[in-house]
Amino acid sequence: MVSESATEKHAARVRHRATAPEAKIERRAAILDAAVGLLREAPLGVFSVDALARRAGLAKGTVYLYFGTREEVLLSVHAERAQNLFDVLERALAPPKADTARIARAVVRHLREHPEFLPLAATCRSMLETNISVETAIAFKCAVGGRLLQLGVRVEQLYPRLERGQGVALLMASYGLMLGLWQIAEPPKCLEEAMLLPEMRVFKLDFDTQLTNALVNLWEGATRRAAQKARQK
Amino acid sequence: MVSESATEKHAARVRHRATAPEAKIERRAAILDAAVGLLREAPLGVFSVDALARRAGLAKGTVYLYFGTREEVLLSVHAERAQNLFDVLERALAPPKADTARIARAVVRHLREHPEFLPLAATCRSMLETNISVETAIAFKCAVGGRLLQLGVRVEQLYPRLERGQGVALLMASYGLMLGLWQIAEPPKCLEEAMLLPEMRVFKLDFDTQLTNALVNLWEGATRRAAQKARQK
DNA sequence: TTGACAACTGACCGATGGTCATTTACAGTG
DNA sequence: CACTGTAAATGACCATCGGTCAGTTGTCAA
Repeated sequence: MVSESATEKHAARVRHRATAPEAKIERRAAILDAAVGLLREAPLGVFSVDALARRAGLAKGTVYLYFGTREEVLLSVHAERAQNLFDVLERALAPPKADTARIARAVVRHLREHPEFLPLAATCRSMLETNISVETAIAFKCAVGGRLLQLGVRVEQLYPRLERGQGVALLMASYGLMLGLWQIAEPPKCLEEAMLLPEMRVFKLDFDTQLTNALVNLWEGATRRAAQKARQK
Repeated sequence: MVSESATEKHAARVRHRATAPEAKIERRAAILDAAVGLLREAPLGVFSVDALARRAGLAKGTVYLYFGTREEVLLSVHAERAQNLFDVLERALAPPKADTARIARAVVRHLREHPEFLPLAATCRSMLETNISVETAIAFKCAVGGRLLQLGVRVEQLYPRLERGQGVALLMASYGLMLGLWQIAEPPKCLEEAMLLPEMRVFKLDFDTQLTNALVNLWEGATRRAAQKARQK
């Protein structure tokens, strides 16, 4: 039901057409898989629809039977990964004990296992305003927003000193922190050897520990300030 | 020594050539000005070199006499704005009293006055790895890095409980927070009316107060944890 | 076996980043 | 002021890439 025997860099032409609905779903998934593969071995800037199609063993036009635009492919990958991350967060927020460092570590581990996520997340906003139908963009934002709300409640249960609404705010700030810190701290591939220069030593830091620390600081500060305000009342 | 009388949307053709070195510097600055103008009225995705050239009253080819690539223009604008932001931060860090909320407000005010900065900052990393010479990229990173180091020391002076190196770390995390939070919290123009939908209410928050809060939380958490660690020793 | 449907294809189009042979403003010289 | 060499400025041109669509062909039901 699927192509086979990749020749060197990309899969051979597909032999079978996706006629049944489930086969179409599979094909769509195969394109997304190819996209992930491509994203992992080259920067987003060189992600071309033609390369994607060839890697999936299809012609360029076929990709457009399953996705509206190049950006919709990327947004789909991103949406899936974002949901994965929320799953991880949900599990980490489950135990009755509030251990911020443990939560942060779970997130960091997940990011490491899915290196394609952060580059996509970083360009998500500009993707949403370029070449994505407004409906698709809204659907994406709603999905993320719903999940955030739900997790925000969990956070407030786990950290009872927080006021109503601060859970979501904290999650959004954390997401932002993760996104932004990566952009500064993780050097692009082309600059890797330049990182040996003495002037670049400021940026020679471990993203993982840096993020873990910052997250713990942020959450610590938030609960602390909430407690203070509660005491004043 | 300069063009004049813009016709409707863009400046008229230049009449005088930039022969003297200072005139060349002026012309380069004029191109950057045009770039800022363009960035303020349309999203980055539609920023074309041709539009930039026309707005500056030049032909496309002329832009390439002053900049190597489209991305170098954008990086130049970004670098200038980043230095501006560091200037603001330096002034805010000057007074002897450590008032985190005041510092955060100064940053937020600056961001509001220079709306072109955050979109550029958000795509900075992908610009550095696409279409920018490695030398230019290194020069940019070194400039930012040097300034960060210097300001990090200031932070540590102002918050004496911080350990050596934590000042820079805090600044980088703050920069990341600002960048990342904006990407989630500030909806693209094309989604503005969609923000009225009830499902989108999670994202209906004021970026300014959100960022101010998160920054204060982060800094509060960092100093608090540093103090704790010092006490344990 | 065959005919109709639709999945798939790839040549083609328009837009855009970037190049370079040509044009021409202008400073310097007499 | 006339003339000329230099180099700033130009815009036609090229290559690349996202996206389209008329035509091809695998698939399946009759």
